Amino acid sequence: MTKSRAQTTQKKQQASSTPQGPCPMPSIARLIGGKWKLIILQILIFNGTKRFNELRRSIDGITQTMLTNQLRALEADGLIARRIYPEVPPRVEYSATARAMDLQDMFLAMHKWWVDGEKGGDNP
Amino acid sequence: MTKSRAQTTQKKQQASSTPQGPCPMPSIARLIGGKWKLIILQILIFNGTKRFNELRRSIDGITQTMLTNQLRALEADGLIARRIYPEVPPRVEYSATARAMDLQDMFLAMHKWWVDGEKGGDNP
DNA sequence: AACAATAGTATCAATTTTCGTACTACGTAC
DNA sequence: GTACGTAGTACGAAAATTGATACTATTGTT
Repeated sequence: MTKSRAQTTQKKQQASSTPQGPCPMPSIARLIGGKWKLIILQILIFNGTKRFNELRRSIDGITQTMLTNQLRALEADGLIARRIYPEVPPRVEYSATARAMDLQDMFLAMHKWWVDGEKGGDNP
Repeated sequence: MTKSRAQTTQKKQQASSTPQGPCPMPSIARLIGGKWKLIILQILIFNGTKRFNELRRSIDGITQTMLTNQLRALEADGLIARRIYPEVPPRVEYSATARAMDLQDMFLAMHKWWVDGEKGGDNP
């Protein structure tokens, strides 16, 4: 099924509640879950704006279909901005939005956790 | 397919490399990806040890099949400890391991990010 | 005897995610 | 004329994830 651009991928939230309101983990799982979203976001957040094939070459194993799908979903969720230059051949640039840039702490925490695990030999 | 207990779910890592070594994002995606793992881990990390049906009742929409599957996978990855008491009816307790407890910063960063998004009206 | 709780297992089905491959139009290089 | 790069589209297939449902043995309660 082809979704129109900018249509949210998120369904009505059914997360259990906490005193601070609905628990965000199911929503966050939908936003950054899947095989490729974390690495795409990490690249755009920490390495800046990239074009389609730069991303494709940076990510081992991803297909162009999947890259397109994931970029569209991330754009729909407001985490990526897509900028088209009216040129030939086509030039399209992808950037992390401000909202995505605010995920830096999460990525740093993940990375630190992994590195600590490497040192302790605890990583799966 | 039924996996034996404690057998890792992780396939050979194919992540692209960084100057600091292989990029951990694909591995982290496999560890905490999927629909239910984040919320299971969050509950066990922040609310302490739970039994099976306590978890089941805490999480809206999860089926017993999925809860069992996800607990097994998390245990296999060393993020959850499962303790069986030889009682009738059965008493099984699930806890976050030390390794999982080290994910608190990641969860706090995620939660803060979401709460900031709620305030700014930016959440999908 | 019936019901409930416990923590699942087993099996099949449904849904979602990911992949594979052929194709597109244009400009440039050879 | 052919090949390449660009950033995809289209469509069907495969794989993975998630769900639905019936069932299990034991104890305790009514």
